Amino acid sequence: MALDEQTTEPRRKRAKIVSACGECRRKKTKCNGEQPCRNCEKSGVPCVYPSSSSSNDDKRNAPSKAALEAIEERLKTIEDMLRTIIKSQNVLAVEMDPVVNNFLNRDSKSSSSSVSSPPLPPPPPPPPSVPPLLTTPQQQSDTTTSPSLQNRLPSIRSLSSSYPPEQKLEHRDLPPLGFQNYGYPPSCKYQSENKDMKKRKR
Amino acid sequence: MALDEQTTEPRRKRAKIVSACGECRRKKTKCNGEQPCRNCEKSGVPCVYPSSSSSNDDKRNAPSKAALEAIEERLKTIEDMLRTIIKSQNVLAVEMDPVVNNFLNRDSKSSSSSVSSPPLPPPPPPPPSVPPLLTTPQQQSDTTTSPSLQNRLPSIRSLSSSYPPEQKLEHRDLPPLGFQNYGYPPSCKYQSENKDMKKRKR
DNA sequence: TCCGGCCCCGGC
DNA sequence: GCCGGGGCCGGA
Repeated sequence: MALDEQTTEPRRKRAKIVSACGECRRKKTKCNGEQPCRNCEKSGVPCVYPSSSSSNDDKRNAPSKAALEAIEERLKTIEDMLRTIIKSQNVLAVEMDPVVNNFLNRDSKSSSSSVSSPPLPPPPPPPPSVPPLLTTPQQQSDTTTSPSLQNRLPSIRSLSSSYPPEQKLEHRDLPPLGFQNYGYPPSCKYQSENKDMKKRKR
Repeated sequence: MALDEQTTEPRRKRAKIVSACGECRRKKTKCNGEQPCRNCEKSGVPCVYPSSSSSNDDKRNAPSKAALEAIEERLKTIEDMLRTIIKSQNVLAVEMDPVVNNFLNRDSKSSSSSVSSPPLPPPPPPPPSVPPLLTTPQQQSDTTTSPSLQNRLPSIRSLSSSYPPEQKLEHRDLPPLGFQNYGYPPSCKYQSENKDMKKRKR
């Protein structure tokens, strides 16, 4: 059943509520738009509406497509670089993780990251069997490891979160990659709580 | 100035349609919910409603979780590669940035990321630095851009869109050892900060 | 038409 | 209260 909408004449649009108050936005609760809005009133909080002062266009949350694509782009570039480096160095397969090994034989520039997913997603991708552009001299025992994640990155709606990403460190600060060794005893791990992934269908 | 809704009683809400038809969803237009809905009728298209059956979860936009996970997966692979490279080069620990060092002694396959924001926002908003390339997940929050009063979610807004992509390097032979210079484009700025820990440059 | 965003439902 | 995620406004 369709539901009603405008009770008034077509001239009257949506009446555009200026906006939900700060609290309601944060809590994503319905804001009735009055001064002390219903929620704030009950909660006994200030109830301040945005737009008045301060709050340089907040836009609070909006990474989306562009951001994701940018990230993906960077990832691909980095992956290419790494691939190149490793191969040019003839790192023995023995020394690397099968995951990495697998990575080397993978094509990097062939992901269609359409940010909007079509009604029907593609089937699971088979293991990569791309012709390596320059194989390593030795092919060690290769164990079936990574299921080869596809590159399809779904759009990102709110990529808001703390994330332990790679961060700062200018290229000039990269270790000289000389020829020595170092051993750092403790393994400093980090970690963040991962909340349960709940999936819901509306 | 709320919506033009409930002028009389709070009984009548905005009255959302049960579900917008496929076309309206795609175009994000208002769907009146009838069989050939208004839009489809005018456009002369089928107007099919997303039946509860069939139509694998639409999600049309983005399960950011999936996106993040995919990214994280790839980042981990990259980290593995980096670890492999650096170790095979036997770089002297002394010469390295502690961050990198830390990076090497970490277990690559055991990081968890939280898609939800942390309970407490970081304080210092330092200026943007240089293009990142190789760093270790620092566990702490770092993606901070706008202080914003009520905004607690950082989001990847910082790299929202405009920004020069890292140059695309093709499979070219690189110097056998060490990548002292990767010819990064002069620009590329964004990225966040670091709590300014012991960042050392040799 | 597209789509960034906004309001806000409703499960947890 | 939180927050995933849906409907859909309104500007381009």
